[in-house]
Amino acid sequence: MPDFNMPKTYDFHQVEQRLYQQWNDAGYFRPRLAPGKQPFVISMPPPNVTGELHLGHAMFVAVEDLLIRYHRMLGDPTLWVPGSDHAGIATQLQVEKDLLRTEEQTREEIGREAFVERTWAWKAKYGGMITRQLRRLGASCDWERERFTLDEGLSRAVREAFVRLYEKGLIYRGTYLINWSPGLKTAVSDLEVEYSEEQGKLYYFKYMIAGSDEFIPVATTRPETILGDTAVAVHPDDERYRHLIGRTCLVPILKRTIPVIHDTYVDREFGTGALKITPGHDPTDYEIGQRHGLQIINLLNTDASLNENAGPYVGLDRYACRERLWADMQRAGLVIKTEPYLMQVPRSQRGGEVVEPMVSTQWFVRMQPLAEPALQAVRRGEIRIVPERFTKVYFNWLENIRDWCVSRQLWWGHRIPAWYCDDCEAMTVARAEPSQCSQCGSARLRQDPDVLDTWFSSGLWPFSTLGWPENTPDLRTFYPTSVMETGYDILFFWVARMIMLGLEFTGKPPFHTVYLHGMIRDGQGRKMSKTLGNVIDPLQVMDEFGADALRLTLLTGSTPGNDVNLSLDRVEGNRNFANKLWNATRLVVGSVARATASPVAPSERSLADRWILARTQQMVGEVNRLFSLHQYGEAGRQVYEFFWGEFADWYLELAKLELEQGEPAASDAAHTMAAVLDTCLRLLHPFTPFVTEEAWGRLREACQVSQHGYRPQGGWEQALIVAAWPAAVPEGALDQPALASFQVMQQLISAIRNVRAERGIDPKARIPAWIAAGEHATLLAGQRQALTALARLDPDRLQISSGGVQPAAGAIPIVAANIEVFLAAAQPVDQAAERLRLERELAEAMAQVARLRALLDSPFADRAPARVVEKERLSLAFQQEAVRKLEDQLALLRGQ
RNA sequence: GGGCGCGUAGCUCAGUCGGUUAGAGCGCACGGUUCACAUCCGUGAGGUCGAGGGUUCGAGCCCCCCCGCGCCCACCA
Repeated sequence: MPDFNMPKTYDFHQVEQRLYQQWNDAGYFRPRLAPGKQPFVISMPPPNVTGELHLGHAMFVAVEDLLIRYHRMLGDPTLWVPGSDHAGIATQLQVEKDLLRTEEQTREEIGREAFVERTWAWKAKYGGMITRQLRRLGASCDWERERFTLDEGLSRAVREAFVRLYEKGLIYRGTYLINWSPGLKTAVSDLEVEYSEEQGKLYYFKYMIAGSDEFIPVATTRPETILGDTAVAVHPDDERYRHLIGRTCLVPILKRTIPVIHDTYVDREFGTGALKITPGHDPTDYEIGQRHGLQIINLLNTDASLNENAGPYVGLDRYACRERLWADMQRAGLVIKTEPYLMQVPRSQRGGEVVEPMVSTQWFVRMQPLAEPALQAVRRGEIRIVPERFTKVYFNWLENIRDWCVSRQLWWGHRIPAWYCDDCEAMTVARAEPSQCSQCGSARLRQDPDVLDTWFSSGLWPFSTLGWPENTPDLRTFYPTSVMETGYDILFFWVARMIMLGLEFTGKPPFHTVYLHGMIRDGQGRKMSKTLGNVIDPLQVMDEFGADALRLTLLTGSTPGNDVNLSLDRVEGNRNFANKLWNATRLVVGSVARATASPVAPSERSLADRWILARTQQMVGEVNRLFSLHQYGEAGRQVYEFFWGEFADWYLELAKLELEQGEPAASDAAHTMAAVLDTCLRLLHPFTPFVTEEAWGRLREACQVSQHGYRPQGGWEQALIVAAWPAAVPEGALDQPALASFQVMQQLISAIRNVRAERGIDPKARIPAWIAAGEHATLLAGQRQALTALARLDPDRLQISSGGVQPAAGAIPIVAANIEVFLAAAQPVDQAAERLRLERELAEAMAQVARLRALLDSPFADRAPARVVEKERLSLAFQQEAVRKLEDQLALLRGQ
């Protein structure tokens, strides 16, 4: 048979890259505007510009590309905007590391300007890597609209947003307690702090009352902060300490005097019931300090060493200071005890080191005014979150939101557009660099050295990438976008902020649906980490199994919002599926090429043809329904199982018989095969774009070359990526008789195969059979060929009758689909074993009859919907018939 | 301290609107080599759906409680 240049094994290596190029060159990734059609738009979550592809990227590409390809096939003007994020901290860290390694210099040594230059160079070198890798996955995004958060347009958007917020009073600069990352030497936001439960100690010591031998016992987890204490607080009603309120006590070692105050915040039950107050280095102490007008002492330098306020401990690292101070206090007789204590240690999400609360002058975004509309948008249903349970999480966060510290003491990022006058110290906030001070007109201006949190620019992404603040055609056409698809881990970091900023600046929700996928774990459900060594590299997976296999695995192995344990076995299985698609296409293509007649109408075709066409329609309806419910994984599984389990395993086997028969049967079969394959390839394209496009191209070619080839409704499109998505047909239009008849065939054939395998009958042997088919006699008589081929029966010794049959002595009796079958075995069969089998089946059937009778006799018959009851009635009739048939056969067997 | 998710075959996971005999892939067992595919085909074994209670004619699915695992949020030193 000619192979039409289709190798026996699908070779994704020589297909994927070529097809991607073709799609891109043909301009399919650009939106095709269609008047009156609502555009479908996704803003890609921008990967870190210097990042490397990991499975999280693979996941979002799989899901987003699925949505994009689906909508493109629906004919919607479809746009997927790609881009990358400058990722301030991450990128700066990488470049710093590189600098240290190659030139043994720190960023401070080469200076800000040179460092930023170097980072741009780094971006130029490595920035393309991640986007190349996204292409390998098949991401069909519009690269002509690719954006980078630091490029000219987006920087302009950032400045515009900043100035507008500032002018509205929603951005302010002030000195407050923030989270300081000593390793990174920058402030970080609350979200960038993670708390890990760690074993620490609770230190108990004495706060001596000035001029007295009395003391207040106090407990702390961080003794070094004692040096910054500005009060000791007790509960106003606490009998133990009430008489001390208003007195002063002495800070250990430093001997500063501080007041004993009272505050109801203090928990009398915890520790000693007395609380040391360090407003400079603890969030609650800060608040208490504010209430009582306490002095704030900052103890730390930017690297978390102790500063001049620490007296004798100046210059020591925070932990060295902790030990030294405690030892000194011990010597001074101030120590009571220490005990083990499990505590929540704040650590930097990025660097991992312990974050110190510290008072510092920073920029903040006032969140409450922004949060309110963002809450409303979701409450009113203008934005829907999938899965819905995250709505609650979203509400909870926004309802308790605190101001967002947006300034970072980094060099890589959007410089804060604020300038300070050297002469009058006034601050000028402006969209472009001002030439003179807004207050005194001096030209001696210095720009604020800080940059903005990366998430500030990401928060503008859906509209900044489309041209905002300018009212560009893209912004008018494609904003608001449609779906925001991303991992649930950045719901607060990114999604919530996009909603807030989108509403603030455009007055519209930036998207109508938020679709959240889960995190990817290893085959055992563990987080992937370099130290565990269980990181699965998507590039390696694609090398081994192909991009389609990886995508299909991610899509069908997960449900929205739930984590996925990626197992390579599944990827391998899906690689095999791609190969199955390929080989089925080879068969179909060959068949189409040899067709020489025009096919008859579908309703005139063979039972198998009618059946598979009806099943295809059924499945198309199901897939469309599932898509509308966002159940993409289930939809993919349905097509998978249909294609392999029904189309390939049943239909194609039968179609081969029709092909052998010659015309016109062969052409009919070729036509049906092509139609079903075409539909499946369309449905699967969003899941496995490469193999489907390649196979579809072959199918299309074969059909077009043939005079009698199949032709889809509306004709062949240029490429599968832009082919029409199959529409559902109404349930009532289905060929129900074909579905029912074929089911009988399947049951019968399976039963015969089962007995043959169990009895060890030679799989190749064509054996005689006698079939008492009752009402199905006509059906089976018409399906002799199918029956004999799939059940391996001897066509010359197959007797089918509606009444009784006379099998040869020793034939094996079978009942399936209420049809009695007798198989002639080559060797004498074990009569006792057959009897046991029949008796077992009879017992089962009788049990079913009893169960169904009881059921139909119960309130069920009155209360359940008629449709459900009817189903059970039919089932009962069927089982009763089965009992009769089995009894007959047993009688026959015993009589022999 | 609050909130959420998960627990289904040996493993990894599906299970839609609650419908009465719970599915897939891998693995396992038995058998199969021309004619699309050994990345294949046929057959089979394997399940008290974490435990208990409730609602219902009917529960893997809804409600309550408990156990185990995981995650998120939160200012008890």
